Amino acid sequence: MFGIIDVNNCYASIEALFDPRLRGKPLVVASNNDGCAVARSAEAKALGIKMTEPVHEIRERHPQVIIRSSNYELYADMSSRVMRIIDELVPEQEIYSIDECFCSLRGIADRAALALQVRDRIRLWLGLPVCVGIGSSKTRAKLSNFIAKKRPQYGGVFDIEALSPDQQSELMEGIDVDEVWGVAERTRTKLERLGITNVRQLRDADPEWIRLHSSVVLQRTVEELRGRSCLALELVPAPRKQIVVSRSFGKAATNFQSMREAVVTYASRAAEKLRSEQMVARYLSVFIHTSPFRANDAQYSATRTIKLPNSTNDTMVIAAAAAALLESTYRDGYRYAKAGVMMIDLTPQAHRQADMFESPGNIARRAKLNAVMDRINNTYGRETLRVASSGRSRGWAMKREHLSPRYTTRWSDIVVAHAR
DNA sequence: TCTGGGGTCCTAGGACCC
DNA sequence: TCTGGGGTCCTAGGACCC
Repeated sequence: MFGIIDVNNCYASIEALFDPRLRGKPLVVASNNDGCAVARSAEAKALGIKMTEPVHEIRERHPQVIIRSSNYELYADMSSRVMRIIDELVPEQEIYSIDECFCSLRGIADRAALALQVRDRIRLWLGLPVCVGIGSSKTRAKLSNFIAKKRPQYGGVFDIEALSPDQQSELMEGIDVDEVWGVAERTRTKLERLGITNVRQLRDADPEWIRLHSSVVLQRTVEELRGRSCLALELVPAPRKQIVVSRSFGKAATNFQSMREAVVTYASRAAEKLRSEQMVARYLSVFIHTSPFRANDAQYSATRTIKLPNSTNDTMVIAAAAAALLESTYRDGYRYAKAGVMMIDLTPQAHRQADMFESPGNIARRAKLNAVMDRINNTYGRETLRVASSGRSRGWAMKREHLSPRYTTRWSDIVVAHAR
């Protein structure tokens, strides 16, 4: 038996938690670059504002909506507090994303009571609203969570297994198929052609037939909807397979110099991430592209990958390789919107294969240099020390014009309460 | 002016091996 | 006259999640 616990309108709820003026107002949290909506308060949802809707369109249509830039430092800190509270109450926990976790409810006599306890404690200790869904598979738990959110009369907790088979069928019949975990736009369209539009129809479809017309992934979803659990709780996070650092630019980049600054900056960040996870990478990819939304602009996109001479997490090596890759990728005369760096084929640093042509002394010195850089940047802030080719102009840097303070992670931003 | 970032898994087809 | 079969690995593209 599984539970899924998630924070309602997570980023919007956190923003409103620290700034009470936002409560009860339509609030949208924007993606990086203040580009599109990634979270909405209940009031913003009621206005019909959709996920990933462009911020400039929201402003035009609903001038009263309050916009906040996303503040991941704040959200990540609040997330870890939520996860800690849950961990103390449930037997086993799988952190699934920044705002949700699965847990095992096997052997719990009164599941609903435990779920309510989790909900109440997070509300009381942190001031954040959560919903809990319960089901015999992860997919059914997710469906319960959807009901818990949609129907406030259940008090934020719903357990589909507490219903009779007939009640379950009736409930599922009233839910669109694309509310199922793993079914999005494309699959919904495909299923529609097969005559499947609600959850009950998907559950009752023949899994083999589904595999023939779609994929084993959807077949598994059908099995899960039927209550045969195919996706286990993952208590140990699987080792990561790749690291990506990419950003859209605040304004279009139109020359090689800007692009190189951006790519070197992202490559440095990727190397830092590798080191923080004690991993090394064998392959490096660089990609750049223009904006597909600017129909009148000439379009260009390209990716280049190289195998590094040795698996590495050395900033200087990775930055230089990324800059070299960019040279073979870059074409003049385009308005570039985005660039990114991917580290691929990751292995633990401890297993790194030595190269007979490398000087051991040199390797040790470089490791020391990178470690010093990490220590300085951890103490004095990101990019205090960085490679020179990452540049100073930063015309491409992302926009965050409505950023809230880092209330819980910076001394200077801490909230002060005044007695009256 | 303005449309996110980071990740996973699956599938199909080609290259290559024995 | 007659030109294999089974396996792996890699890549690109698609779909999905939050």
